[in-house]
Amino acid sequence: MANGASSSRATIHDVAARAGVSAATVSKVLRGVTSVKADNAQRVRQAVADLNYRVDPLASGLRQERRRIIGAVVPDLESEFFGALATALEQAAEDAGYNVIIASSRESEDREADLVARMDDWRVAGTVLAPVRSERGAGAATLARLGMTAVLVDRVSAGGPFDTVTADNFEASAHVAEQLWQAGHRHVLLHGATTISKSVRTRVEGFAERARTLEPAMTIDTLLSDEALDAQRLAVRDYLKKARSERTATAVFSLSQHSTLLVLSEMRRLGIACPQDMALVGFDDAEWMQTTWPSISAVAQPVRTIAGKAVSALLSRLDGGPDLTAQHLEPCRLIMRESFGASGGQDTPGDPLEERTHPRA
Amino acid sequence: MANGASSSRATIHDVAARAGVSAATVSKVLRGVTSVKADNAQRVRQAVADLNYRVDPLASGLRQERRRIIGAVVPDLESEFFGALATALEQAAEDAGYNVIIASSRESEDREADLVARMDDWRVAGTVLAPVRSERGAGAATLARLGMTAVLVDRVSAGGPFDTVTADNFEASAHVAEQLWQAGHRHVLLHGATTISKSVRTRVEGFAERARTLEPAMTIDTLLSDEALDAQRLAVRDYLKKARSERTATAVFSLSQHSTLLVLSEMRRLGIACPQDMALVGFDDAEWMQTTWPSISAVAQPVRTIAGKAVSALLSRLDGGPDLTAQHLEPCRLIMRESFGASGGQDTPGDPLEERTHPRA
DNA sequence: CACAAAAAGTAAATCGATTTATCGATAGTC
DNA sequence: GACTATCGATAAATCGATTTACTTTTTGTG
Repeated sequence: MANGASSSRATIHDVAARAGVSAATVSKVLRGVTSVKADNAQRVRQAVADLNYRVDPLASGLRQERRRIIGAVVPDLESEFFGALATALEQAAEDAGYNVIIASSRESEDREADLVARMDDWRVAGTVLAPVRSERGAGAATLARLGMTAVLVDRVSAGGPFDTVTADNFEASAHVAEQLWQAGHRHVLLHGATTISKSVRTRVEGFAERARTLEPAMTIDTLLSDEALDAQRLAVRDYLKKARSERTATAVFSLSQHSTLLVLSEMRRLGIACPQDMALVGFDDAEWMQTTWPSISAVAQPVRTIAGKAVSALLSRLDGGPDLTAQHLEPCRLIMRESFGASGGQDTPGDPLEERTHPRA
Repeated sequence: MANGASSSRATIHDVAARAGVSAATVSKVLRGVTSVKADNAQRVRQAVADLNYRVDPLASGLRQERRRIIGAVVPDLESEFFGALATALEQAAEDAGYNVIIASSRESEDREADLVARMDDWRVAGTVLAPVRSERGAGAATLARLGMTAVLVDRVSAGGPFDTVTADNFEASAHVAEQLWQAGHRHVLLHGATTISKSVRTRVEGFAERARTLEPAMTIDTLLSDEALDAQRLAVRDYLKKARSERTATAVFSLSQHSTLLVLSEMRRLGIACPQDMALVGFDDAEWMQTTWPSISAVAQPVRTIAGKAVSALLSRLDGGPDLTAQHLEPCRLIMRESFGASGGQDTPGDPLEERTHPRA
């Protein structure tokens, strides 16, 4: 009980000594190799328990060919989407017996490339990269240059040398176009708070392409910019003002959560009634969107599925799976809420908000 | 240029050979030890550049007394607050030359204890723990049992064996009480969506204690529960209905972001006008709260400051700083918005987003 | 110039595991 | 009983750095 060396941690040799075997045997038992006699294995397990021994992952990894670590690089950790993605990745990887190192590139491509290189320093078995820009960004280039095993998620499209997993931005946006059209909208603003993200660009394309097939035609304005927030606010405000006075656009499709937030607050500031004067649909759902007035219609991405497929793609690649890159497109779900107008709003049951006059009208 | 061993990474010996010195000298140069002749140091740096050499953190850490790793354990990564906290911790630690391992306990105390033990396996230099419950939870117990160096943040109060850094929940809540009283509210509901969090309990106390000093007196109802969401919704709904018909409570102080979300949506469902029928103040600010109708008044916590102090407390402790534990209480800021009623709302109209930390160049 | 002291450099030990090469014991075959 | 597989166990090499202990070189002083 009172073991002398209580100050520092037990090593594999301490366990070996206590069990009366060699360190190599202990290692075998710990990793489940069968060629150990039953009673020896038992004594080893007992010693492990007695000494409260746990493997040092650094020492273990140093010698091992493939370290049981998976690196995850995401553009930020403050948004619901990537937070959930990181959580789901962690869970999936741990279920497979891997440790996860999470890092945030903070929307910087330089930092992204740096982090990828750092993952390589750790000699991770594989990396899941959610790039700032796309499959052609700095992080992906570094992955390729260093010959790393990786899966790209979220802001990517098919075609690169890596497996990819992403929501089907194109189809989801096309669906939004259709729905808006059916609700009678013939002039729509597409707003994005960044031009750099591949996802945003794909969303524009998906919407535009489907719109082109509709008859009577739909007019699309796009407002994409990488300017500072204040400048973007002004641009949106100007657009909305003009749209109201000239009776042009009747709906906005905001292409990211940030964009939704921005458009919504500008609509409020101008006293534009939603959805009466202007409908709103956002890409990327968030919990709070149920509680705003009006509640916001949004495209929900299957985060857990994306994370799960990313990890399993990575693992099968690590297990020497087929060498052809696979591209996964996961379907999204359009959640209809009040901001959609028309048939929207069935998501908020029994709610008597109609009697309310609109704020700051 | 065409070095034979281009397939696998360069080691410190490769660098040494190329620079014509020993590995020990290379190590010295890399870690900035001065006792190296200028031209030798130069040749080493050249070789490092030529071979694209980068230190293997595993090998490096194995031998070092204190590994340059800091562990961070947070209750979840999906909320804005902890996402921002994790980001800020990462940044602060990296500035000090430490790697960070982030892990989410997913609001489970068992997992928290497990993660703490895993951090110890990694022999991290120190750990920042944002506990699920409090400074007396399973994670803190494990930290103590393993004799780890750690700082506790967020859901803690003073008194344990660890340094702590937390928002001044007590004072901030007391301030809310005062403000509500001054706005004429004499009957307030305190709602919390969990009872386990130390922060929530402190917020109740702070509010209640200050309320006791006010004249004429304020009536406080508290609705705290760990039940499932649906049950909580029902409870809130019942309370609000009754409050409306019996004209009792005129304001709600929601004690966490989840709670704010829940109360807000129930108020909407019942068609309760906010702030006319019922004012609302929430603890913990979020970006979306500016865009709701009404926009939500909330207590904003100084996340970056908390993270910064946590890391520097940890580092000074690692550098053998004073052995008496320090308790940091960081002041919060009450952001007045429309939901407060009375003098509230001056925050919203012509007001650009607050100094939020979104790296968008 | 000789000698001590300081500076610079290196071989080898070390960290804690895994993996390899080898050895001894047991079992199986004729 | 002799010889060969097979099985189980282990000593030693290994991973890639840091650190120690020691040697060599340089510098400073009278």
